[in-house]
Amino acid sequence: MPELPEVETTRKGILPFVDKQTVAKIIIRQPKLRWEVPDAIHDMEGEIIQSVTRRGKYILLETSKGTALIHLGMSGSLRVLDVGVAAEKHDHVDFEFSNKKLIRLRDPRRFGAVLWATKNPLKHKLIRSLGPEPLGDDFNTDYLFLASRGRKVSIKQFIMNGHVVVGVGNIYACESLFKAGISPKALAGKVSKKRYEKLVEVIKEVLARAIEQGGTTLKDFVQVEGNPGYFQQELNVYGRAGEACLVCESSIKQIKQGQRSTFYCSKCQK
DNA sequence: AAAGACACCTGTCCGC
DNA sequence: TGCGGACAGGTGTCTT
Repeated sequence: MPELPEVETTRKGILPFVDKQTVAKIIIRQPKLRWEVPDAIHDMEGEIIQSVTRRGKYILLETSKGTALIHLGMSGSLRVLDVGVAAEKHDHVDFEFSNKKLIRLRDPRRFGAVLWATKNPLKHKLIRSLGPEPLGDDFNTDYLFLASRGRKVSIKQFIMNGHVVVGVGNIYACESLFKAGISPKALAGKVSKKRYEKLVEVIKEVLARAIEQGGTTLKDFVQVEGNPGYFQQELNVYGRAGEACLVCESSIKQIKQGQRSTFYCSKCQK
């Protein structure tokens, strides 16, 4: 579900309701997410949220006692609601605030996570080895080209690897490769520097545009106040197997790479 | 270090 | 209508 644009949309959505607010209470209905929600998360209660940031697909809620790390997995979402609104199925964790708002994590598949870091969260095991932010300056042609040398995986799997660059999931990997005119099957180690230059450019464009559009709603992604994203209207290949390429009209193909579906145009992408 | 398979879990959709 | 199987926006872990 959420890739970087959806997570960033979520972060921006909760920000005005929780930043500088005091955590009143944390309710854990289902602790068994991808990892068990640690009891120590209750140390947040009574603390003020000092910042609401994002690293990769993790949302970080910082307090003076520690930082909550929230990951939405494949099916997770955060909603802003008023304290007292009844929880429904799959509503696993609530963060209640003294302003009577709450942030509710819903995650049917439970691949998401709520963790607690008492030290520098950027040094947390799951975060410290992540690749650069795709919209930052250290994600650039030189970096990506150098990182790709000697790599035998496909370019698509390469850019989806969070240790190479964070935030590029299945949708935006497919869309970026289409816009760059690169076959998803090309081997990462064989792609020219010139083509990496184009790829870096389009990844930044595609992600920035998707954030502007509030993310992609395929089925159940919603922004924190329940509205869908709109980027799905701009998808060129993802989910369009058998349909006509919007550029050349040949049929969009679907294959499996690393057990994930890949959509591409074999005429536009070489 | 790198690559590939597998794991986690629930809901939905499609074909019979 | 029911049932089995495939599939879904992610990513850590284990094995080669």
